[in-house]
Amino acid sequence: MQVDPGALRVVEAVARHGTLTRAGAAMGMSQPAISYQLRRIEERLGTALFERGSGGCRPTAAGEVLLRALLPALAQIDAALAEVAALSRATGLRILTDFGFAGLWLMPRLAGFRNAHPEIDVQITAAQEMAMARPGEVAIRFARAGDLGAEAWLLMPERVMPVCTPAYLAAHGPIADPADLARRTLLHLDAPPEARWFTWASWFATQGVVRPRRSGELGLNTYDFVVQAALAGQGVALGWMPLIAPHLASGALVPVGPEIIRPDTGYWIEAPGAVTPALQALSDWLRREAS
Amino acid sequence: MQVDPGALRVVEAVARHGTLTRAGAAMGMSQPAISYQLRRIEERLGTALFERGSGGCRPTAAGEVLLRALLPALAQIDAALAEVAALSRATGLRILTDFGFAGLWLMPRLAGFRNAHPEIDVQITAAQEMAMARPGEVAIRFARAGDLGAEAWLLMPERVMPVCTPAYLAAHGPIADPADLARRTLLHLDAPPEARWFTWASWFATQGVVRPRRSGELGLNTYDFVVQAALAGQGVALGWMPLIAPHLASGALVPVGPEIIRPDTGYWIEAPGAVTPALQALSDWLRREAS
DNA sequence: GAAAGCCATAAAGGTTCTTTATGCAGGTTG
DNA sequence: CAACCTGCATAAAGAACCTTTATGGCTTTC
Repeated sequence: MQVDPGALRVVEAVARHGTLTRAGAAMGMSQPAISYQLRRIEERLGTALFERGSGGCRPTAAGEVLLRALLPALAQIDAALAEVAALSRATGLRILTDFGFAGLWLMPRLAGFRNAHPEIDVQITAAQEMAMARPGEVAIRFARAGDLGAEAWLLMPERVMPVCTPAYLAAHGPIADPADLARRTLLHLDAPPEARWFTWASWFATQGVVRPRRSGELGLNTYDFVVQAALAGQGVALGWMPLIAPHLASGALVPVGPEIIRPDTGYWIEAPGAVTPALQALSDWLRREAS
Repeated sequence: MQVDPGALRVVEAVARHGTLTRAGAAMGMSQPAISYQLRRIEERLGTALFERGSGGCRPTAAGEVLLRALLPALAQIDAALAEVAALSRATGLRILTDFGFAGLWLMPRLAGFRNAHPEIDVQITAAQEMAMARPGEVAIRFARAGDLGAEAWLLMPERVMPVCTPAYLAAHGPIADPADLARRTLLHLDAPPEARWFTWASWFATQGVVRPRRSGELGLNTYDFVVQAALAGQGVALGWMPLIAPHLASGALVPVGPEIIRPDTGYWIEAPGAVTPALQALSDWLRREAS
């Protein structure tokens, strides 16, 4: 049967500290736990590694043989683990997000983060469907509370309003109310069934209006394509804040209906693994930029 | 949080075999178990060690750093474990037993074992109360079935009969029956309450006779002292077979009552840990000597 | 003789780790 | 282009491991 080198840390600690009690204290374990682990190792090896008594423990001949190899080997492993951990801290982050968020919100702002943190390498991986993030990665995904792990946190809640260009209004007349809006040409963001964001249908439902998608209306599967179509005056789009905030600020797009806010749905952040300084810095920056 | 060097065997196996599936096969584990272990290590380190895909796994930069230290360190540990295991096989045995068994049965025979197995170092540790045997040790203790672990086995059942010297009989007359025996001077083996062997009281109980210990009767806490007192003609002793077999054979002691046999009580052998060649040889020899 | 320190073991409960089942992705073959 | 194969990922269930507290015994020291 294999001996687990992990449990051999117990052997090293007992040799170093001289008693099971002190070895346990050093390892954050109780004395019986150390005794149990040591007995298990000795059973697997078929020989005793320590002689025990009231004065503590002394290695047997077999114990000496093992310790001679174990001490340098564990030191080497620990040095490598420390180097990997340091590498992980210094190594940049990969941000996984959707195209819309990447193009409309993140990329325009990233220069600010990179200026503030030149030592952190950032990679952005935009995809239509994101894999689960792994250590060293941050996923920024549109989700609803409960969809993600307990450690995910909400970056920005969903705030959405219908928008179009002033030129569209000049050409087609102003939009008086949601019923009037329902008669206009809408631009659709195509999405897989599990997508959590508003659709036109669900947005109108909040206004008490039933408005299914008409044939011939433009559908696009990437949000910044939807925004480009709206900027080209091809119809009315749903505008997500703060993604379209710059276009509202410049007057290129204007709101033509009320803003709906859902506090439990929106862009959530998920970052498994240890909180590294790089991750902490990015998280702090994202919170400031989102508020 | 510490990374368990035991789990790092998974890292080494994945690097060596190139896929989680093959690493699992090599380690006798399923592929999801390997996947789970690897993910746990990566979470603790805060970085990915492998890039995975349908073509298998390739170490990341961090993975390379770790593997560079890990491979020699694990090789060193495994070599030491092999050496310890070899040592354990070659190393002798320590036999723990009581004084009576050691002096009357084991020591007189041990020359035979040592002649047959000169390469096995044997130590005998006789004590009144034995500690639990640990790996590399054999306990030969007087017990009843159920007192010990499931792997203990019965070396010799308890066989006991009253004995005295012929000179004692010449001086005090022959002993006709148990009732007559109850009137004679008895030699007692003092024992702690948990001792499993017969006492005079329990021996007489099997004969339907109530015979408590009289004041002034000799009590000794070591069995070969009891035998010595019997040989000196100081009274009648309980004789345990085969401990007193030589004295019966020589005529120095003669039976003066029936032999009682208890098949589930007697000298049991207990040897925790792996069965080494030395242990196997001793067990075989003990079985032969006892039959 | 009492107290302190040490080790050993049992019992209880929590955590880890294994399995099977299953799904998805990518590559290969027909 | 479809089917199949290989590989990885995850969930759920159950087994195994490992921790704790409680406790007892032994040795040493004061």
